[in-house]
Amino acid sequence: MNLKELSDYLGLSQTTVSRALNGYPEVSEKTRRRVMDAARQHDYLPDARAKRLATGRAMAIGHLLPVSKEHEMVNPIFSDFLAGAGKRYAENGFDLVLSVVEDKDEAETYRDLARRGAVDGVVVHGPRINDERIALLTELGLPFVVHGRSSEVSTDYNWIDVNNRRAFARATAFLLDLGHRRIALLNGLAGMDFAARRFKGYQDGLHAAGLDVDPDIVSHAEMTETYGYARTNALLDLDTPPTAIIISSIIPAIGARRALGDRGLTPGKDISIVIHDDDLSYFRNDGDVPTYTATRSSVRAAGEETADMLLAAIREPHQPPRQLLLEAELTVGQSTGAAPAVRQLLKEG
Amino acid sequence: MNLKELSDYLGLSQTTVSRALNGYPEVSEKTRRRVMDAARQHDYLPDARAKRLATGRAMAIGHLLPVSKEHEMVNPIFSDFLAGAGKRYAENGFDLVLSVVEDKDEAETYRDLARRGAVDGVVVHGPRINDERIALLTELGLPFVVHGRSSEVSTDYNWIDVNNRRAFARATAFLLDLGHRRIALLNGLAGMDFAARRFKGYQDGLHAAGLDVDPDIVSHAEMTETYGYARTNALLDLDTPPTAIIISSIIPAIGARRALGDRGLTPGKDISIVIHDDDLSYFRNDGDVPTYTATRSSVRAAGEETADMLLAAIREPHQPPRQLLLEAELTVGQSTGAAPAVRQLLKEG
DNA sequence: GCATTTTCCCAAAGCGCTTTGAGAATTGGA
DNA sequence: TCCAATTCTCAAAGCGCTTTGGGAAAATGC
Repeated sequence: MNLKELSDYLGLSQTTVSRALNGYPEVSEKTRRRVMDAARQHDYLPDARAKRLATGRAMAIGHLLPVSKEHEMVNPIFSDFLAGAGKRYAENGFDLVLSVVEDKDEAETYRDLARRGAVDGVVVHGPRINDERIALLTELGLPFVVHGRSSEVSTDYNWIDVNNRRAFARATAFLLDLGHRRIALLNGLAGMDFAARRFKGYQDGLHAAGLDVDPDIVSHAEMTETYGYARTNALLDLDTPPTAIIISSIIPAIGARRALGDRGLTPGKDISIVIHDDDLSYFRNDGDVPTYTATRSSVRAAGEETADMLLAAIREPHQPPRQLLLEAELTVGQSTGAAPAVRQLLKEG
Repeated sequence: MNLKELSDYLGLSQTTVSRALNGYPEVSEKTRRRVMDAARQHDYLPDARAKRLATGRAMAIGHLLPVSKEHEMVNPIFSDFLAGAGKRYAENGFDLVLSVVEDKDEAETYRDLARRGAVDGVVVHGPRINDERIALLTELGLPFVVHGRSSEVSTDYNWIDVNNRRAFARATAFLLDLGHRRIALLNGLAGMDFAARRFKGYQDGLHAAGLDVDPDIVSHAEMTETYGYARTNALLDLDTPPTAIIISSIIPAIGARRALGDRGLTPGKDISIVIHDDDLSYFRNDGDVPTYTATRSSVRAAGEETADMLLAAIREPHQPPRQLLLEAELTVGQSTGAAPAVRQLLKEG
C-alpha cells in the first residue's frame, strides 16, 4: 500500500494524507484521526526512498569502521559505542549506516557519502593529532561530531571527549600516594589524540611529585591482549621493573594479568595495576570490589551523547559548535596496593 | 553537479549519460569515455536517494543489533562480524544499515525495514531454537541469511554456520584422551541454537566414551567475563570439581582464568581449559604456542561469507536457499594437559 | 542504389513522496 | 444577509535518477 492507494481509499488527496501523517496543522483533527487509523490498519509506512528524495534528507547518520589492512584490528569499544548512538538514532527516526573502509580510503568515503547524499551527518572515530578529517568534513559541509578531540586543529568543531588528561593524572597521583615511584604506562597507539592526552596526564602526575618520565617504561601500541602480555613481560624483565602499571584499556590489562600469572605474581600485591575502563558490556569491571582499580567512563553513554549532539547540529545548522567534556570516575579495585617499600615500612611499624 | 547539469555540459541527454555511466551497451565507447572523464573531472556521483527511488532497490543490507533492556549486553563478536560483512558490501556498492533495537521490537523493525524499502535484505544474528524471525522474514519476502541455524524450523532458508556439534564433540574427545573424566561445560545462553548444538556435541563426546552428562557441571548464560569468573569459582567449590572445562567463548575464559589465578591454579597443569575461539581481532589466541587450546573459527570470515551469500540471494531470488557449514579447527595451546590421574600414572612409570 | 539492419542517442514517463500556490467550504463579524 | 477571515482540501510541480519506446544516422546486404 502506497500513498496514492491510501488516499484513493480514503477519498482524500495525497497532499492531505501526507500532511495528516506528518503532523501539519493544515488538516482537521477529525481527518487526521481518520487518516492515521487507516494507515495503521493497512500497515502503511511511507517509502523511505521516496521520502528521502522528496525531502532531500537522508535521515541517516554515517559511521566509518576503519579496518587497516595490516593489523586487521577492529576497535573493541566500537560495538558498545554504536549501541549507545544507534539507540538515539532509532528514537529519532534516523538510520545508522556503517561503512567498513580501509584506512587509506577514509577521506574518499566521506566525500562519497556527502556527494551521494547517503547521510545527513557523520561521527568521526579515533581522532589523531591534527586530524585532517576535520578540515575535510568542514569543507564538505557535512555535519559531524568527533568522538574525542584533535590537538593542533585550530578551527572550532563539535566534539565529545573524556577528560583523559585529568583521568590519567589522577591515576598517577593515586599510585604515587600508595608509594609507587616507578610507574609504567601502557598506552594506546602513538599518534592517537587520546593517547597523547593520557601521556600528558601521566606526565602531569609525575611532575607534580617531582618525578620525570622514564621513556623505557612508556609504550604505545594498538590495545590488544597480546600487546598487554608482551609488554608486561618486557617490563618485568627490566633490571628495575616498575612496581605499578597504568594500562589504557581493559583488553591489554587481560594480557598483563596473564603475564603476571605466568610468573606467579598477584595484581594488587606484587604489582599494582590501574586501567582505563570503557565499561564494555561484555567486560564489566564490577562486583563487590571491582577487579581493577580504574578510571571509568562509559563508551556507550558517550555514544548516546554523541548522537544527541549530532542530531542537534543537523537540526540547527547555524548554532555554534558544541563541545562536551566528560569526567572519568576513579574507582578503587583489587588491582592496587601499597608499593613494596611502603609495605615494608608499614610492617616494621 | 547533478545528472542534468552534467548532460547539459556534455551536450547529451540524461539518458545517454546515465547509460554511459552504468555500463549499458547502447552507447558508443567514444561517448562513454567522454562521459566518464567528465564525471570524474566534475566529481559527479549519482544521488543515492534518487537512484534508490528510480531503481526500487535500496542498495543496502540491514543488520539488527539487539540490545536487551535487562542485560544491556552487546555481543562482542558483533563488530568483527560486521567488519567482515561490511567489507563485502562496500566492494559491491551496498551500504550497511545497522538498527539498534530492543529485543521485543525486533519483529516490528524487520517489518518496518521491509515496508519502508530501507534495505534489500537482512542478516539474522543469534538464532534461537525454533526462531520465529525466519517465518516472519519468509512471509515478508525480504531476503535474509541466518548466521547460525535454527533447529525445529522446517522450512528451507539461507544459513551459514559453524559445525558446533562436531567442534564440541572433538573438544570433549580431546580432553577424554588426556584422561579427563569430569569435564564441565560453560555454555552460552540457553535457548540459543548454537548453545544447544554445542551441548549436543559435548554429550556426543561423553557418550562415545560411555560417560553421561552431569547437569551440575553444565551451565548456560550470556558470555561475559563475569559469568566465566563466577561459574568457575562455583565449579571449583564443588566436592568433586571438574578437572577440565570447555568454555563457549574467549570472554568468559578470561574470567575463568581470573578465578584460577585467585586460587593459585595454573591452566593446563591444575585444570584444563578448551575454549571456542571466534578469532576476535583484538583478542588473538596466538603466539608460538597459543594461550588456549581451542576450536577456532573466524567470525570475521563468517561475516564475509554471509555477505556473499546474501548478495547472491538478492541477485538471484529464484535460486534455492543456500547453506554453508564451516568446520572449526582444533588447535592445541597451553591450557590443556593430562588429567591428574594420568599424570600420576605417567610419573609412576 | 535502395532497403534493411544495426548503432547511437533522445524525449518523456515514471519511481512515491513533499510542498507550493490556490480554491472551495466554513465560520465570524457587522 | 453579505463580506472577509479562517479552515480545510486539492492539483500539480518538483526531488534526481532510470528506463521505455522510438527515431535519426550510419553501416550492411543485395
